[in-house]
Amino acid sequence: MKQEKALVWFRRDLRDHDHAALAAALSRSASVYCVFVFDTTILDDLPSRKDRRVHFIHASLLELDAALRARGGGLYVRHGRSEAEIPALARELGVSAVYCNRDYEPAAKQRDATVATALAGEGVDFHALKDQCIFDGEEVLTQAGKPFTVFTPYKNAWRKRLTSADVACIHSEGGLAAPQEDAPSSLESLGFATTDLIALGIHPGMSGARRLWDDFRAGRIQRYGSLRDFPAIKGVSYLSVHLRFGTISIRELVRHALAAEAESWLNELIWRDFYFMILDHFPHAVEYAFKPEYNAIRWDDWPAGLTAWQQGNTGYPLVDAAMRQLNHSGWMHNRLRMVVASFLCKDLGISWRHGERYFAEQLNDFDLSANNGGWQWAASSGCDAQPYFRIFNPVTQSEKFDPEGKFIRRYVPELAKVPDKYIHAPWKMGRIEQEAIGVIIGRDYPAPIVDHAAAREKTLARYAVVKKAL
DNA sequence: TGAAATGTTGGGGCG
DNA sequence: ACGCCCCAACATTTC
Repeated sequence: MKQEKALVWFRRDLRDHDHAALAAALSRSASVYCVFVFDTTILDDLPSRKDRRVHFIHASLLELDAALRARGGGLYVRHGRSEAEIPALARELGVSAVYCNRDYEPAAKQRDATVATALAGEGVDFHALKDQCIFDGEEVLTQAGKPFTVFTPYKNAWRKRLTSADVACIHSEGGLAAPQEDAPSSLESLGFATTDLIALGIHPGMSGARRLWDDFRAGRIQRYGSLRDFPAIKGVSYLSVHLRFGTISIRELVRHALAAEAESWLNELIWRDFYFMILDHFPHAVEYAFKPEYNAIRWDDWPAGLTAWQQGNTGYPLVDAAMRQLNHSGWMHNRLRMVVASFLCKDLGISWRHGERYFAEQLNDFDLSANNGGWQWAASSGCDAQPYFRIFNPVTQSEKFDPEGKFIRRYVPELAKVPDKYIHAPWKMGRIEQEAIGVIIGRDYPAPIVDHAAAREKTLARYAVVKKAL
């Protein structure tokens, strides 16, 4: 039975352990090849080939290749369109099956269907396995057999369905076949300096994931619930980019979250499953409001406002600090993602789609499902979104979650000397005080580009069209 | 996984 | 001593 050759196609699962596709291929095939494709249809969409994420992927691939070589195998790396490269390599190697882990994004589903059809034409089987989530779209449904659209009942059903088998490590061993070509080129040969990664605080690959995970698991996981909302504090796991590229297994994280009884952190992992499931069932959300009545909203076309938001020059310190953190590191604290998203939609009156696109360009951990879900949540147009009349006050959020202004001063150094009393709203300083500390609002730091109270009224009026449609 | 407006209560200052 | 007003402090409602 185990005589045939198989090919494992790695995509967003850059690890060699607890890997559904690799385990399935190894259990059914005598020899298993491995491949990763730098998809030119994705690469051509990026602002730059020196994109932080390409960098992360490359470094992670080197580590994956080394791990596979230690097991007698190795990684083929191809550049091109997956629809052409995968069938071509399958033919070249003479495999009888291709294995991969299932992806739920509309474009990825389309791509995989095309590959499967091409392979079928040559008598090659295509297997897509569940790996990147605990439960996929068809596994957690309402009594009526329909997908959930509200998180809490979804979470309850998810928890009820969960057994230890769902989070067990998927072991695999043996049978890897060495590629007939050289190892992937090093980072240096692509013009990347490895130190860039460290400077950004991003450690790629399975080892980078392991470092973060060990640190989080050793004690911070217990305090996540109480510290997670404070961006100045090391309160979260920082594992999002590793979950995005699969350099760590979701099963391992959920297993330990359960063991540690880390309820609020487990909830965040369930939110991830929830948004995968939503996008799988409701792909229209990629282009339109999840709730159709919200398509009636007329957003402002305000390029200067968008630019100020993107560059962190809105005059609202917490918003600006958050955007500068994103621009500088490719990561933003989750509380701040909500704050800046609310600010763009409900203070500047700019469409959530502009914010979604900017996050897609900047976030190392960018994932279509979670990003779209988060933005539609903030804009109130999503499934289980916040109500349209819920509008964050950027000053109040700042006082609550960065009470001493520590985070603000870290990313907006021109405000370093502003006293605590004014750090959340520096425009309230009198002229004398501004001169005394040498920080003139409008010269050294922008004056607020909108007045929150006025913007709030405008937003309530803007959203009135939704109320009428109901 | 809000915030602002409005309503209620009760202590204290004061005539 | 008493009523009146002010206004925190808290609760409720509204968006």
